[in-house]
Amino acid sequence: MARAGLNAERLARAGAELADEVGFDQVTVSALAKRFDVKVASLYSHVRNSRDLRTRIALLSLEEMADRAADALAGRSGKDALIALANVYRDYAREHPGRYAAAQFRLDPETAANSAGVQHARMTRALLRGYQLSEPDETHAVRLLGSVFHGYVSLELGGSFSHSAPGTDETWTRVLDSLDAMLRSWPAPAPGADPDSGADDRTADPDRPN
Amino acid sequence: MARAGLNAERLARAGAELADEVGFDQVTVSALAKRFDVKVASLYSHVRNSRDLRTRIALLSLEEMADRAADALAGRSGKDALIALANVYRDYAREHPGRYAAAQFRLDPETAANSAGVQHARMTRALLRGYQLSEPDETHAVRLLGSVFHGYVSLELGGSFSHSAPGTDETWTRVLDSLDAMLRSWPAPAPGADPDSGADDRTADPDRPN
DNA sequence: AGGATTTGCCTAAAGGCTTTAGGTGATTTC
DNA sequence: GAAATCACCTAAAGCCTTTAGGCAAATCCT
Repeated sequence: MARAGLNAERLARAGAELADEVGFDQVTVSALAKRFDVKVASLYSHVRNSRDLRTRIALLSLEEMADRAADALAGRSGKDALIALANVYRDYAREHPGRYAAAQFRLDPETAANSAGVQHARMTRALLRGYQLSEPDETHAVRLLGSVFHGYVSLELGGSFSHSAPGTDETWTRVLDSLDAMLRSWPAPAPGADPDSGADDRTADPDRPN
Repeated sequence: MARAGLNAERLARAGAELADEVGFDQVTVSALAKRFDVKVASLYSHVRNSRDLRTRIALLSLEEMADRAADALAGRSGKDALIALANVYRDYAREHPGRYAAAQFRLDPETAANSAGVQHARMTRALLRGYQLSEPDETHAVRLLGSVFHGYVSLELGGSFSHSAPGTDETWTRVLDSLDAMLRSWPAPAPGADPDSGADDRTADPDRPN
């Protein structure tokens, strides 16, 4: 019997393709085995279990997105950088909906800490340096950007914005305009807010999650 | 044999509880049957299939959230209303993570059109009336708010913001401040943007999705 | 080269979830 | 109270996951 030449890497890659075709939650060890024309049990030599497979697909997707993000940010700053980064996520999700869904897969903390997920946070922080926020405002802004990017992309992908005018491209442009304006004139904390709430962040670890 | 008194309504309710306990994607016809101490096949008299069950849980959750939203908006306007509505989603997600996940379940278009989902869009639009945007800007803003609410809540729920200072409550407050400021000074379209892209919205149907 | 080891894929089997078909007794209806 | 309906059950088939154990191909050693 000729061997199929499987390994965890190839399985993850094929799993990612499968996810884009049938949806991440339809990615199954069985389906993947069929795709390689191999018996199901064979995959279990390369992948611990179904969750392990999904995790690898998630990590792969996070890395791909991080690579794209790094490319997009290179040589750009300010609003240009904001738009470029935002489009990385939106375009990735539209080109690879299954992978994008995979990237949302809840990893256990240790795996997450070693994933490309931390790069994403770092790059968002780098982008924000162009807006000259100081801590803890930069952290707030990282979270805001993450929320808008993820929220917009997943709602758009889920079809929540379809069948209604105006087109989503226009909204996207306007949303990014607004974000840029917001960041340029980042509001002071509302009067009455506790100025010392949260930890002192001036010596914060730049590698920490968003 | 005594009867358990099942019906679709009770199953959906119990399914929602189960979702909050074990996660929406662990909600299974089997698990639900165990919970009622009844054989699995019995549930199929009340619910068409697994997807039908999930759909009912999703609809239930959307309704519960819509009810809370309506209560929260009553008698409020402007920033107060914005904060109240935003907190409805965040609080609901924290109290009922499984239901919140259920509310994200992709419904088929017809079901979605008859769900409480349209109320959510309508309420957001109502809230925005306080900011005096005109179409198509109001639609852009509906989408922006949806994105931020959903994005923030799901990232926070997914743990993306944990293990890092400052606390998420503070970020949330600052994000809402920013949104309010943004809406009050909604920027004009960027120069060069096509002023006529998208349909003419001045006569748009107020019931349309976001 | 040729034997030993490792590696890659297979068969077999058990357990779980989904879904359909058909049965039986409890409940409702007239 | 008999008929019809309803609520739950048993049985069974299909698909997915996961583990155990086997055989042959590839690789490693002398």
